[in-house]
Amino acid sequence: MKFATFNVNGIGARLPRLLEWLESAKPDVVGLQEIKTESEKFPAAAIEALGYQSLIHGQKGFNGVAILSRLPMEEVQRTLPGDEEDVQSRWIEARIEGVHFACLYLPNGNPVPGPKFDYKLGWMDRLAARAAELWEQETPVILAGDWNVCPTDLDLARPDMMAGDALVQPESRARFRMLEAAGWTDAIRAQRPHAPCYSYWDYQAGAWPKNWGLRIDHLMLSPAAADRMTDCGIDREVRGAERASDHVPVWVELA
DNA sequence: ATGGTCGGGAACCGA
Repeated sequence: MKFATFNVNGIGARLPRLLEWLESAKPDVVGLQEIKTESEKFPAAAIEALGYQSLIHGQKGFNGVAILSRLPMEEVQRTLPGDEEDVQSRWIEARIEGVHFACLYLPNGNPVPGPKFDYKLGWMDRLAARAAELWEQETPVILAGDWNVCPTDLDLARPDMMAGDALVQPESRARFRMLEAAGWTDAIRAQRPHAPCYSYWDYQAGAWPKNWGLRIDHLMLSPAAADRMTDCGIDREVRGAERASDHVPVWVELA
C-alpha cells in the first residue's frame, strides 16, 4: 500500500498537476493540505474519475485538508481535540484497510514571537496528545502532512536565512523531537539518515533553481507501520512543472 | 535593491 502527502497550495490552481501525478505515481491513499476551498467546491468528481474517493475538510480561502483513497476508506474524525474554539480546517483522519491515516496541516507560526507562534505550539501539544491516543491502538498509524517544521539543520539549505523563522525554532523542533522520542519514525529520515533532502521550495528569490529547499512534509510512522515500510521517497521532479505547488509529494510504501 | 512570487478572490491576507 502506497501512502502519500501533498500540500497542493490551492486545489483550484493545482488540479491538473494533481491528476497527472495521481496517474503516474498511483498512490493508494493521499493526504492533501491547503486545498483553500470549501468542501462543496472541491473537485471530487474529477478525482473520482481516476478511481479515488474523497474525504474533505475544507475552508473558504485558507487551509483545508482532504484524504483521497482508491481503497475502501472510512472517516474517523475531522477535528484535532483540545480546543473547542479552533475553527481552522487542519486535520482529518480515516481508516483504510486496517491502517489509521491522519492528514494534518500544522500551523506555520510566523511571525515569532506572537499569537500565531503560540497557536502553532499549542496545536503541536494537541497533536502530541492525539498521537498518544492513537499509539494505544497498536494498529499501524501514519501521521502525514505539512508539519511546518524543519526537524534539524540537515532539513534546510540555508539555515542562516531562516534563523528567526517559526519552522526552525527550538520550541517547534523540541515538540517534533518528542514524537520521535516517543517512538514515531520519520520515514524519509530513517531511510536517509544523513542526506539533505527537501519537500518545499519557496516561489520567491529563485529558490527552486538554487535548490534552497526545506524538508517540512513528513510521514511519521507508528512501530507497526514502520515495521511494514518497504520504501519511501520524495517526488521532487513535480516542483519543476508549469504552475507547480511550492511543495512536492512525499510517500511511503507499506507491505 | 530592506526586495522577490504565488493562490484565493476581488482588497489584501497568508505563506
